[in-house]
Amino acid sequence: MNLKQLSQMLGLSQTTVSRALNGYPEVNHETRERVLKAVRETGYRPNKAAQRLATGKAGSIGLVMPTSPGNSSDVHFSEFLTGLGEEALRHDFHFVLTPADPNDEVGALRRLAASGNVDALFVNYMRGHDPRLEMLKSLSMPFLVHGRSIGSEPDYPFLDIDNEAAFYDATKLLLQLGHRRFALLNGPIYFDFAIRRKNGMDAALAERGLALDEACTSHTPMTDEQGLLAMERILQMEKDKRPTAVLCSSTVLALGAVRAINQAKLKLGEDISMIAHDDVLTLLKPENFTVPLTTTRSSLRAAGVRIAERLIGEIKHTETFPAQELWKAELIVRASTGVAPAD
Amino acid sequence: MNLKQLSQMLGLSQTTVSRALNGYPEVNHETRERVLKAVRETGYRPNKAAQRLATGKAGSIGLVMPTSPGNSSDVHFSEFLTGLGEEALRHDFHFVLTPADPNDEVGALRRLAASGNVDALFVNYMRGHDPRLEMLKSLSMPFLVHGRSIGSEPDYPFLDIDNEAAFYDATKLLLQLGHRRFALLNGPIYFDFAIRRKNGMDAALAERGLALDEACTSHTPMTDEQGLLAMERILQMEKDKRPTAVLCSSTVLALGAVRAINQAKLKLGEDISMIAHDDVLTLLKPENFTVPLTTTRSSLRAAGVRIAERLIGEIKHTETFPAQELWKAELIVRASTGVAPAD
DNA sequence: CCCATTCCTCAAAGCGCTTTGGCTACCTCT
DNA sequence: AGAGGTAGCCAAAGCGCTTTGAGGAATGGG
Repeated sequence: MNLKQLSQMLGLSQTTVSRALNGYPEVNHETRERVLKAVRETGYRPNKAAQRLATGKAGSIGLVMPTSPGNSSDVHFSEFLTGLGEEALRHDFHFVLTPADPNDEVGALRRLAASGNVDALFVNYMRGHDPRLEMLKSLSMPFLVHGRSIGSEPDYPFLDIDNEAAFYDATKLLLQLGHRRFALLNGPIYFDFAIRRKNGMDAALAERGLALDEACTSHTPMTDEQGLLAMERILQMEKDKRPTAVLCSSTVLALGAVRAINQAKLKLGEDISMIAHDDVLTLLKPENFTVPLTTTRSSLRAAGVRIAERLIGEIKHTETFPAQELWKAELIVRASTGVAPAD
Repeated sequence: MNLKQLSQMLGLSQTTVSRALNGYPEVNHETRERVLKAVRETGYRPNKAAQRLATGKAGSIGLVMPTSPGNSSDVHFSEFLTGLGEEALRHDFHFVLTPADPNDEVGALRRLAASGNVDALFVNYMRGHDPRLEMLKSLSMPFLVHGRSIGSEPDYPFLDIDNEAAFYDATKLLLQLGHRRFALLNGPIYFDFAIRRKNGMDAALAERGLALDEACTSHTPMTDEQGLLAMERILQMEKDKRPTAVLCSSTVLALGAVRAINQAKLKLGEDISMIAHDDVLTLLKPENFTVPLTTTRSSLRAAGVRIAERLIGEIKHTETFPAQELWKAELIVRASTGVAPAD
């Protein structure tokens, strides 16, 4: 069933039917009703490809899914995706997911844009000096960045959380509790968020004349396995050199780290304090840890919702949003942080 | 830059350029080279919408992403998606993701199919008597099911693992180790895999004249939180009534369950044995548990790869595959299973 | 009563691609 | 030399929709 058949059935022209369907004002109310009724009865659905060809609008937003045989699926990514989906659902939008080798994200992005399959692009997993920014700016297509790219002019639309502030505040709290030796389990250092979190931590330490020991810093993919390994390594240090406070860039890393701490027969919140960044993963709630985790919290899913909202609004030209948003993370204190142990 | 411009530039007809691009034989080798060179230089990319309109092929496969404000993002889903993506990447395919309220998956599927945006459909999270099957069969579009639907005629193409056998074997092992009181932490009972796993377990128990106690069975979403709660509840039973062997439908459930066991000061693999089904989640490796977990293993990601392979092959009409595949899960014994404790 | 106005409807021109069905050379064979 | 092939190219007809520009039928004003 296509427009032509439908309009013949109704004894109307394609124009009128099309207008009736798309809410144009110059259609008689009665006629419109008749059309809508026929649509319901026949189950007619406009062909999207034709619609897109005619309008240039695709009704979908494109994103690149970083994937390759060696690459891990990421809980953080899917949490975020859920948020995007939630909002897209309300507007009858969908996503076009292009899987791409992480080494060819620029190319994947370009292909996606050129394919005519999408109206807007979205990127995340930003890196310092991210080459995708130039490419996006050169494209005449709306886009939105989740995160930022340190080292690049911040003249692009983004949504990010204030990573510096989050880790600055967390470090400050631990300093106030008397901690002087710190460790950081961070994500890969080429990611912007990892850089900023470290910066925030460094800044707070520097205020007290302290600095992060290289041996107590790890930059790894954010899996529990890496958390376990990194923490085990750190715990092998002599007791009086060993950090008493640990910051984790993800509750997933914390999961492994806590296991290492348990295995070393240390008590979380007493012998060693920990603050992790909580993306509010459905899978992993910091309050469910045996010793509930103190966290800096900011929902990835909420970010997804907001990003979809902005992108869709832009495509439909219905709303204008602030180009750049910086969300504050909340510092939520639970039992994993305590006063520094006496030496 | 479109076909018309490109062909004018080359002094050729659109037909010839199109044919040159799509590998038709009736184009002079020299001419084809000339065209390809021009394409490289101009960066021409055919408009997908037009291509689709003309051919009816979209170069993408559709899937419904179950999502709603209350619904959790699922690690299992994203692990699977990674596999799909991995394979799709090799064929320059992409996915169209339609987020859908779980209560309206049939509708979402229909819309997706009718949208003309996809060449093939894929569904998972199968339920008993799944209503989507009828809908899929009525559509004249290739589709593939991950899982099966108990209660429906198995006359549709699927890829599934042998859930009955997996849990039958696991139960059998525990019986051989002397266990007589069992618990099951399962996924929601409306899911086909959950039904089958329970059936497999029931069958093994029945052979010994045993039956699963209702009080020791839980059907919940597969999160660590639910695992924790369910296990806590079970551990409150009197010691001589309490199960000594637990089967979990996911390592994620096991994660919570193990925490409950630890909190109860019980020793995994001694006081209580556990076997979990392992989807080979990157996040959660059973060998990394403090007490490594005995598992029935089958990679979700591998399933994703295979499904993409079949679907794409079908769209391209290049290969034919067996319509139905049933994979065996491996039973891998680690430290979480031990001889039943003396009463 | 005629012209302007408003309301509704329509025919037709794209959108950028693929594909059908020719058409022209140029060979090859008998 | 003429019939029959074949290689290489092209014009034009769609694919199903939106949108432009125009026209017919009511309505109202002078």
